[in-house]
Amino acid sequence: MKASDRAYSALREEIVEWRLRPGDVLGEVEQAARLGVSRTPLREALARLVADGLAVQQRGRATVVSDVSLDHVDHLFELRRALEVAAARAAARGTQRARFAELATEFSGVALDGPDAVERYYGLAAALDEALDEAAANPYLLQALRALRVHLARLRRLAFDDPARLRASAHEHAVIARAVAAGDPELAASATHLHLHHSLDHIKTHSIPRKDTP
Amino acid sequence: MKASDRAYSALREEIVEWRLRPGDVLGEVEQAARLGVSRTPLREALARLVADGLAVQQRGRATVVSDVSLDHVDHLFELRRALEVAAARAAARGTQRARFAELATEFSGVALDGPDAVERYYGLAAALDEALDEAAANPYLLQALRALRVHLARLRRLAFDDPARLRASAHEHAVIARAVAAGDPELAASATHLHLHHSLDHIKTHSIPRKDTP
DNA sequence: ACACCATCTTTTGTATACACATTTCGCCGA
DNA sequence: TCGGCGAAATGTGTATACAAAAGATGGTGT
Repeated sequence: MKASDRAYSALREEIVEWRLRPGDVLGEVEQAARLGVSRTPLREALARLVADGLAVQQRGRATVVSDVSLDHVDHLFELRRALEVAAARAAARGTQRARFAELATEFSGVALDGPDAVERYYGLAAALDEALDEAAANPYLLQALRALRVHLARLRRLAFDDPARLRASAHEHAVIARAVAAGDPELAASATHLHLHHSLDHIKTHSIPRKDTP
Repeated sequence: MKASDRAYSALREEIVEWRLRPGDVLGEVEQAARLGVSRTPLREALARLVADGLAVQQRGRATVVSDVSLDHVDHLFELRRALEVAAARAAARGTQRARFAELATEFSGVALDGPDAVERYYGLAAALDEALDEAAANPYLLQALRALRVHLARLRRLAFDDPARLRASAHEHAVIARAVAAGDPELAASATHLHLHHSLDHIKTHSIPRKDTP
């Protein structure tokens, strides 16, 4: 693997996992030394992070990890609604019915009270996202969704998942999957809209209000 | 201005204006020499182009100008509908009513039969886009829109604008602006939806079918 | 004659050295 | 003591040199 790719992956993961926090400066020499690469591939990695919106380049100075907080959740979900509703609509027009019927069954049957319930849930949710991406078959939409998901992954750390919400969410996902399986675009769109509405509502009601950026 | 920025702007403009066509190879040494910069800033420019989707990196080999054609117009407009409808909705919830009333008047009154009618139209359309961006006030949505618009600008070369369509389009824009000015989100969304539907229909009906990539 | 392998060429990936801008710290003066 | 000015230091922007990998080419063996 290329050194620039390793640097990009490492930094990206650290930012998403909040090991690098908003406002942290990404000095070129410092990070290059820390990650064991030269400045040249590191600069390439930084440029990609800036393009992703995970970092911003301050005028003349260093690049810093971009700001993100619960204050951004409304804006993020506005975009998320637009993109995921469009994806659901497109997927429902597709021809992958069987796949979504299968996913609906999985979502209905999954047990969400074990020790690794959260991981199981997110695994299934990711599988549905992937299936929707594939069924929508729109590279431009996909690129926008990918860019969005990085920011959502960053926000996940600030949300609080209780078992009740996980169960409700799994049910909503099953409804979406069934609507897509039925080939009903508007039903799939509405189900996605509803899911995101509930998801946003839960985040804003149950999220951790403490300042996480000292 | 930085050398990497100059290289990026130059290449981007050449790609959008079809001086560099889909499939053209962007060799590092060749382009660096042509643009009068070193390979280092040029590589940064190429990375940004790849992030924009204007170029793709072939495995192990060179980076080439990305493919785009009328075959992509359905996918592009699917994303465009999602984003612009969301932007119109958000803008209508904003507080910039007066600005949009003004724009609506301009769209209604503009003369679209002079020699530079096309430029006047696109100037006004860009002004509306800008106003919508500002009123929507959503940086995440804005970033997605910017990424989309590059591809739309590339496609513009393949479309054919006749005066009749320009007049109809100006009228549709006026309707959108008035809906936003009235603070009616769903009306603004529907007006945008309708405009994009007509726009896509016109493109698919009147566009140049000849192969433009020899 | 065709296929396969070795080598040579071309192009990309990485490191380092140098130039320039910006910032910051210290000093002098008011 | 505070403000402004200057110089040193730190850090980014660019160029070039070197290394590695992928392709092309030509030769040889079957």
